[in-house]
Amino acid sequence: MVAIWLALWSLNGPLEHWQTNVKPAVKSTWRLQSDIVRCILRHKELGKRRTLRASELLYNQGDESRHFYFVESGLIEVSIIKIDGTEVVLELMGAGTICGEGAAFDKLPRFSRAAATVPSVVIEFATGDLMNAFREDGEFAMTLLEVACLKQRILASRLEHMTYREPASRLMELFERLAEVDPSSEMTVSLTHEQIASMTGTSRVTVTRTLQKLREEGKIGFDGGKLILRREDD
Amino acid sequence: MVAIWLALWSLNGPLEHWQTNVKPAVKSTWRLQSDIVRCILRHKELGKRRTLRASELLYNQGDESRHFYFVESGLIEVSIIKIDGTEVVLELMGAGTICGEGAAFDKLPRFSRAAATVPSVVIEFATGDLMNAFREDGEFAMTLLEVACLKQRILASRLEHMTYREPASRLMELFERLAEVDPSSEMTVSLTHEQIASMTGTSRVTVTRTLQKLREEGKIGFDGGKLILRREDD
DNA sequence: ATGGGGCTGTATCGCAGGATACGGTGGTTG
DNA sequence: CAACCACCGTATCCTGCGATACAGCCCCAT
Repeated sequence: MVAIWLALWSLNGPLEHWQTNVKPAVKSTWRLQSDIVRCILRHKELGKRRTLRASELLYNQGDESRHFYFVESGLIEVSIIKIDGTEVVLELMGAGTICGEGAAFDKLPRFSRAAATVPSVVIEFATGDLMNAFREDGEFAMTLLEVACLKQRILASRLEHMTYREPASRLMELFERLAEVDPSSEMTVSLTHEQIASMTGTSRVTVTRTLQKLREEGKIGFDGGKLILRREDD
Repeated sequence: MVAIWLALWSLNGPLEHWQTNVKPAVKSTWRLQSDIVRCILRHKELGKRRTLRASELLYNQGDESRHFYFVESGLIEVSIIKIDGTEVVLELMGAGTICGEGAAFDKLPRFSRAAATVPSVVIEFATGDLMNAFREDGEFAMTLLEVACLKQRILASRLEHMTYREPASRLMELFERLAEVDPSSEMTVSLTHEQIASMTGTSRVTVTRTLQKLREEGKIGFDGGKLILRREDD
């Protein structure tokens, strides 16, 4: 049994009082292990600190850039704008995560955009400055590889679950992934049905419908605004 | 206008004679730039060569392993077996590509399986042996990062297109990606409708139907067994 | 020569999810 | 306090995909 705080705006009833308190908290869909963070911070003097206002763009899809970012505080939404104008939310990167390394290292235009959703502080690294650091600290290269490969894993897993047509499977994948971000502590995630729809490739209406159905089937439960996953391996 | 050789078993007619000749050729959905390949081959004495029989398993989903592989010749199918038993084909990795680095570097169990579809030769590297090489040759670390990030890009792109519900968009994404593997030369890709279905998350019947429709709409064409993409940017 | 297996082509049926619309509720802004 | 906005809940309609079944074709093994 895993509990994740899903601050949905209103779940079959009026807003609970605490929800308005929770909203401004930082809610990320990602976290890195502390040893990875420590290894990266060992080299923070290679980068330079940047502060972002709410809704400020960090980088845009199509840009050419060799920069990547360590998020020190705040929340960065990474997404892809499709040709038809709709948005696919890839991740909400919170403090202690890395973003933008994909296009920085493969030297091709950005395949996603990143924008701060709340005032944020990031450390900007340039790939060209890393070669010396790699020579002195091979661990650093290993750590960056580890991060890149972790993202591969998440993307592959999401891809796998996208081949299921039933929205229920897609939503459960999202919730289980959120629960894995930090299974020990209770973290809060604030998503609208619209955002869930955009992350799972369904429609807003279907998210509402599916959440109802999942609750009726007992696969998820709501306690106040807290979403509870019921898993086989209890 | 881009042409890719898609050796479909039979396209509205009897098998063309040349198709039976083409079949044994190596048909991969991936290729790396030659400078990347050269950089990796500089360190090939770190790895050891392994030969695989047809349908031999290289690694299995769930395994714990710090090994990754450079494909010297042959063809490796990388796929995920879903809980319901169905298979999602991620890639067909041909000569000059890398596979298995995802789980090798992030130190978690394999999220995919890899099996040779034809007799193949791979070079097996262990991540633990790389630290020294990274110190001597920072470029090596950069190149591995580039490969890992390229895969991120492909996976993100596939994820993006999976959010489209129409099978037509999903198929076109696959074809365009295949065409990009090597736009200059004409490469052959041999896929059954079943495999296409498994790569795009639709059913076999729908693939057949959609191919018909795309041809009627003029978005693709067939010349013998060669599939021709008609793009806007002609 | 013959039968079996793998693949494509096609038809039918049922149903789930997208599109759309509208109402309700709470928060926000001035 | 009032008007507006963002979000959730729900109903209706309809398209289009999945499941299933079957036929035809080619290749290959025996």
